[in-house]
Amino acid sequence: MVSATTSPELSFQAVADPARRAVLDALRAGERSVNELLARVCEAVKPMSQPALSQHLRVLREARLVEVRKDGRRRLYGLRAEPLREVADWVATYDAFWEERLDALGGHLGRVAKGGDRGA
Amino acid sequence: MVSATTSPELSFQAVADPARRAVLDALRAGERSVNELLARVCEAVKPMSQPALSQHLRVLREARLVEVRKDGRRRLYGLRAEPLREVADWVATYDAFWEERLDALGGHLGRVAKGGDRGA
DNA sequence: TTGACACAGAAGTAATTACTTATATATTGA
DNA sequence: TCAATATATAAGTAATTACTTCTGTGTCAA
Repeated sequence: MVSATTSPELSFQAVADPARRAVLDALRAGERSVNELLARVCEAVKPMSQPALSQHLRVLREARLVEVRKDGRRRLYGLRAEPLREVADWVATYDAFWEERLDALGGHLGRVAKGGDRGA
Repeated sequence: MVSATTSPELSFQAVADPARRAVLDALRAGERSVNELLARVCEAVKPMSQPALSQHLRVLREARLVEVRKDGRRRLYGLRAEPLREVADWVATYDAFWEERLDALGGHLGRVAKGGDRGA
């Protein structure tokens, strides 16, 4: 089969942008047209033009994180999360490091105990 | 205490670069000096100058993904993986979508059967 | 002291990215 | 057919990023 060897680079690069993450987040609920996605991104991330979104969608397409099908004069985008597995696999190798470390570093170890770092 | 609210943006941005991921990967084995990291990155990713690496290290520092301590005339970098949890948490929300094969693009894709439609 | 080492930072540049406006293409509906 | 809608693509620009070389600072070793 085709499989098109999605390089992990493309995935990491694709999800580095908040607008593109917002698109993926929106698609978790199901297919969406470009206009729907535009409204969502403009509200949730920042205002941008339709072509700007179209270019983000192209990046997502090239990373094989979305797929399109035509529906009348609209294009419905759907989520294809599989390439995210590479990202997930990579971060998963750090699971073991989430809790400790940094006592050895002498600095500020006041926060780790309970996870009070989450801010935002 | 400020606690510096590590924005998820910084984490996603930091791990988007293969050289910076290589640094983190190297640090999983323990602290490393800048020269050691430089050798590793040059071999594993691509050749670059020492200041180039220092700038990557600054990005990682600002994302709170590494910490430094002085050891003689060297600086030892150590891993601080906690901010990666935000990345991990985000990708984890896609676990349920990894299996879904939407090769039936002409038919019914998306429409995740379990989540239904959650609108905006 | 001096000199080599180990690094960070500055300044400049090249490459890349994220937008913009304008336009082209397909589709629907009158 | 024509106009409106929905979207992609083109072309240009601004903003950001990733490098480079050069320099400054602290540390060790003699």
